Amino acid sequence: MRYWLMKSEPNVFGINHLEKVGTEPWDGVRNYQARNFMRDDMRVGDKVLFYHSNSKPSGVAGLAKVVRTGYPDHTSWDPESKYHDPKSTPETPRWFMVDLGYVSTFKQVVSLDEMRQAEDLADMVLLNRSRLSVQPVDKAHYDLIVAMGKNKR
DNA sequence: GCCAACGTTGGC
DNA sequence: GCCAACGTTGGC
Repeated sequence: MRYWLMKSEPNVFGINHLEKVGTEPWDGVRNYQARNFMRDDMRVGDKVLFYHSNSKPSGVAGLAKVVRTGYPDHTSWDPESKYHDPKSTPETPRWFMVDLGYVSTFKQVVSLDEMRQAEDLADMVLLNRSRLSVQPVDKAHYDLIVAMGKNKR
């Protein structure tokens, strides 16, 4: 069992959208490190912190889980898609995605500011390499953030 | 909307 | 293989 943090802009696709649809293919990731995590390391049942970026406030908004392991991102070879990459083809796909399932929504977002103030979270990837949109999370960090989210109820 | 951080591209 | 130019992310 591994733990992850995945970012999304809530005005594009937030935790409420995920709740509504139940399951969502995580297409459009165009960063090699993020791709490698999805393609190689994610397993069905892995737990995911669902992070709202470009938001007020930005922070973890709820929980999700991996419901399908890595498979080629078909938007990458679709010329109509905004995620089109001419170097990716069905024969040699360059980009991969997983499917995410909805788990729960925090009563209030655990904000980036709160996480920065929590000493125990200081070495989270989020707080040190902030631009990575798919990143691994330690179990202890995951558990603490879930507790912070629950304490708001 | 600004802009710093940082990942990617491509000329050499 | 270096590194300048460029594009994107994401907090503010």
